[in-house]
Amino acid sequence: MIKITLPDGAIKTYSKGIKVIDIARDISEGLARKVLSANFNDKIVEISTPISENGNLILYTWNEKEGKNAFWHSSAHVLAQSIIALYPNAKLTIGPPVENGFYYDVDFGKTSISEKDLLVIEKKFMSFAREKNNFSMRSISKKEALTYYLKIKNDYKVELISDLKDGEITFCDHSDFTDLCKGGHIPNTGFIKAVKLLSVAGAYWRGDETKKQLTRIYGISFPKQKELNEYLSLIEEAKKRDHRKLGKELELFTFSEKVGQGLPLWLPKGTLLRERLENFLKIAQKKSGYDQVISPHIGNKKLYITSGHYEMYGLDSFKPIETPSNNESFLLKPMNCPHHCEIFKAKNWSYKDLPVRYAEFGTVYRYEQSGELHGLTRVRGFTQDDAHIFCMPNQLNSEINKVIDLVLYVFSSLSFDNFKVQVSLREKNNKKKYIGSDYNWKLAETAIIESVNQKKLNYNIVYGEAAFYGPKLDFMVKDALGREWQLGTIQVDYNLPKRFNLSYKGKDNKLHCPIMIHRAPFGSLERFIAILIEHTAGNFPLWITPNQVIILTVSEKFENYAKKVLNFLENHEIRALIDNRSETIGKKIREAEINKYAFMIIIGEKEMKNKKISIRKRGEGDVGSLTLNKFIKKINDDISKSMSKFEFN
RNA sequence: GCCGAUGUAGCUCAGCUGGCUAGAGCAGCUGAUUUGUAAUCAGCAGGUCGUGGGUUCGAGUCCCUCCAUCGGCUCCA
Repeated sequence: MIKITLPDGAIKTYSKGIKVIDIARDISEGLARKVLSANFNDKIVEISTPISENGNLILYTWNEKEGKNAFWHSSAHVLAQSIIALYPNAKLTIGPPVENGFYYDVDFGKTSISEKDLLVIEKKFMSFAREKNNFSMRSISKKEALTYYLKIKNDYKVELISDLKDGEITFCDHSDFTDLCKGGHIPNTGFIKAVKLLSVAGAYWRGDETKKQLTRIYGISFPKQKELNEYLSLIEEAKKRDHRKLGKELELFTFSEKVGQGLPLWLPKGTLLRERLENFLKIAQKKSGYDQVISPHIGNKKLYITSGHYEMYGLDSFKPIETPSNNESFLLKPMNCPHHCEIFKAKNWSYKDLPVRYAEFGTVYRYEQSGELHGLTRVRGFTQDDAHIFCMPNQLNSEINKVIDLVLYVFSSLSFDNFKVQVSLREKNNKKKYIGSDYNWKLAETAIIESVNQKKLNYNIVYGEAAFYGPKLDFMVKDALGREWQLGTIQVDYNLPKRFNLSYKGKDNKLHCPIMIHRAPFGSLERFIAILIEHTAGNFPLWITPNQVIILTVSEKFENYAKKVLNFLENHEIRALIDNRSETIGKKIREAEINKYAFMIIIGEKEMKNKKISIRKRGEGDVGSLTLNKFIKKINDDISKSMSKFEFN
């Protein structure tokens, strides 16, 4: 007999060799029907796996991430089966589950797969799924596994197997299809009731640009057709919040082929929104002891040679600007830090002066690969809400903590509640991509991790994401379609101050090199606003929206009263305008709703007589009439409610 | 940069297998209307069909080049 501990702490006794599915059935018939995958003693096991020792068992259904993973992992097998059935010469590589669905990377040789082909594959997929074939795992020796794939000439699998240990290799069979696989399947293919192959994309073998590009087929599958339909309509809804679409509709920004790709043009309303964000941060930064500085948009090439940026990125940047004489080279400013270093150098510093905090809304230009450009989230010219803090070692911890507070303040002010904190460190085995000593890197990493722990932030560590001069603390936020973007960033840097020979006079009357913190709560105004648009669907918080109030006249006769109302609002610093066109009130309301004005004030005969205004709130309709004074009070209340809930000092 | 898709008026789109002067709605302009909580009516104007080549008696439609955009990959100071 064996003892099985369930997640609720219950311990059950079973005969040795009992299958996971039978344990599930023992708990309840309903669970047995729903269970997709399981975890036994921290290892993913199949439903059909016999259990022969004591241990902890967790059962997963579609409701758990692990259940979905098993479902989608199994779907990838069926996709592979379908591909081989239709393209016998295709070579399979890998096919994992992802956050929303699964993919399979395939070498189709000279055949090119386009989206039209997906429908055919999809049909094949469903016909295989309906066969309800069981997934079954079997162990295989390394030699046999290699022989199998050498015979069908699949170098990719051979490469994968070569890296595996003999004795730990397993194959998974279902129907007449076999794949190298470490397990974690649903019981049979019949659980898959609906599939949608979403897209084809190129993907490099093992994520390496220098290796062969494979064809990646993305798909998603569900246990019910209805859930697929719901998923697809969710995607459609999310597309309505796309900042590129809303940016155009709400007249916030635009792009021009003539100006150049990745170079956003800010329209008046977008500029208003952006300026309010800038002012908001300027005020917070002033409170926190930052000084604003300004630096030019180009800098001498020597500056970037000193900083190390030239060596790291010089070849992938916009080409240098040459002077007509003197043969001088200038680069478009790709970041502000070297300039701020030189500003720091402009005078001598005592330890009593530190920390020094220089802030700048600095516009920078980076040559991003054309395929990487994406609306406002990835552009070639953008403005960072940058600042550099020069401090002493004993100030580092409190300075990082203060910056974390500032980032949290900014995020909470705009209701960015759902963010991930990422500690971005060096790639473990490719240190050539970075400058500076291991010792300093260690100090910088420790400082960041100490602070996130003090601030009790949940974080995960990602290797290979550090800047070349130091580790980062990044704040990641998702867009409408679930793609993750880095917004806020805090970076600890022991290297640039050295390269720039920065110093301050210490208590000991000796010169010391300061530590530098790079930080940007928004990251860039462009990306931040893009995400803000997607989160709010263009219904910006009242304190920041360009469209607070629109005054709609029932007919042109009421223009004078409307002007008085406008004047009153403007005197109370409410952003408003009048729509006095000879259109019906219905049409004016419709347009105001589409343009996402927070409040509509309707003015006609009644209002003029009663010295009141009728209020309509976006998305809520008519909310009754008020005197002007009461309206001002209400809107000001709403504005302060829309501002931060986070205490900041 | 790479793989795949897309590109028709300011916007959203129609234009079948190549065949008369390329259509619609919205927006714009002009006029009428003076309106009560999500589209008043009429008229007008607006397009070298992304660009440059090619095939053809004939190209928005087929082929190639380039450009831009979209979904991914790689990259991201």
